[in-house]
Amino acid sequence: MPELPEVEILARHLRPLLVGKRVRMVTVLRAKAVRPLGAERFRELLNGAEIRALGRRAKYLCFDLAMERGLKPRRMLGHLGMTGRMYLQPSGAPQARHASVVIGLGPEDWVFEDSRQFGGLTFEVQRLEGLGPEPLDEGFTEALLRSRLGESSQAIKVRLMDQRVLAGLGNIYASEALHWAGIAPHRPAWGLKRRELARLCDGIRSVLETAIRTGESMLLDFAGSGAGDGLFYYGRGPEAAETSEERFRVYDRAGQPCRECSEPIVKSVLGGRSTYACGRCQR
DNA sequence: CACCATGTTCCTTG
DNA sequence: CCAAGGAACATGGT
Repeated sequence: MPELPEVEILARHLRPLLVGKRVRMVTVLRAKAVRPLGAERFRELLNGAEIRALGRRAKYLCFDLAMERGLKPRRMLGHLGMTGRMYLQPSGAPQARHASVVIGLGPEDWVFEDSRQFGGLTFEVQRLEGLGPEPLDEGFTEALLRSRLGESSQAIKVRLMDQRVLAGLGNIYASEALHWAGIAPHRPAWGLKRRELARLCDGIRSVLETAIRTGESMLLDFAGSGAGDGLFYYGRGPEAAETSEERFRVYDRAGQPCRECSEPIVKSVLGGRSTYACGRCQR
């Protein structure tokens, strides 16, 4: 469940459940999830911590931890990779097959589950250092976007997905924002006019905000115990029946009609990733 | 069996 | 130095 909106929704969901709780037990089931520290060392650093705050930076969850006995506060980062999930369950409940780390909080367990194991928990806070600006911050303007893109000749979509350029966009929302803005994904970044950059800026904000609102409006099942269905929100109830075809403007809609002009959406590959666009609306 | 998948990092090639 | 492409990472869905 990984791009900025999904991580943001997860952070908002977990915040009231975790803040104020203390870590009583740490069980690492897959050492890979806590690299490079290793299970033993990771447990030492986390055990006894009280969760003071939970935030998000790019696609990272940021846990601010207060330690016992006058030890310095620590910050732990969580990244979901492609398939990471995080949720609470009653302690002693049956373990998910791909549970990577289980953190006992007393009456509940805080579970990090990740079938593909591309994600992880880390204390390497330097990972945040090179990240680009947050697109939902006040200061994210056409001028900032222009300066971040620089004189690069890379395809704009590839550039938007570079976390050092801009934080939080992934393969889905990069395609979505470009369609919103009417810009073809393969255009070299340096060739974009100011008008186009201003539209792109609005498009990025708009698709991210819409996705966050969608997540907020759904009843979510963060454990995803139900049928995983290619959505990044695991919903329950009547609202949850939407497919990606309805949720997205272009992503995963190859051959389907563009919502603006009915031209079929075209799939291509950029930077090794599937890319979706309307050849008529996006120039 | 084949191919695809929300992410990131590393390596090679041009 | 830069850009592009591929592979790797592990597993599951279609």
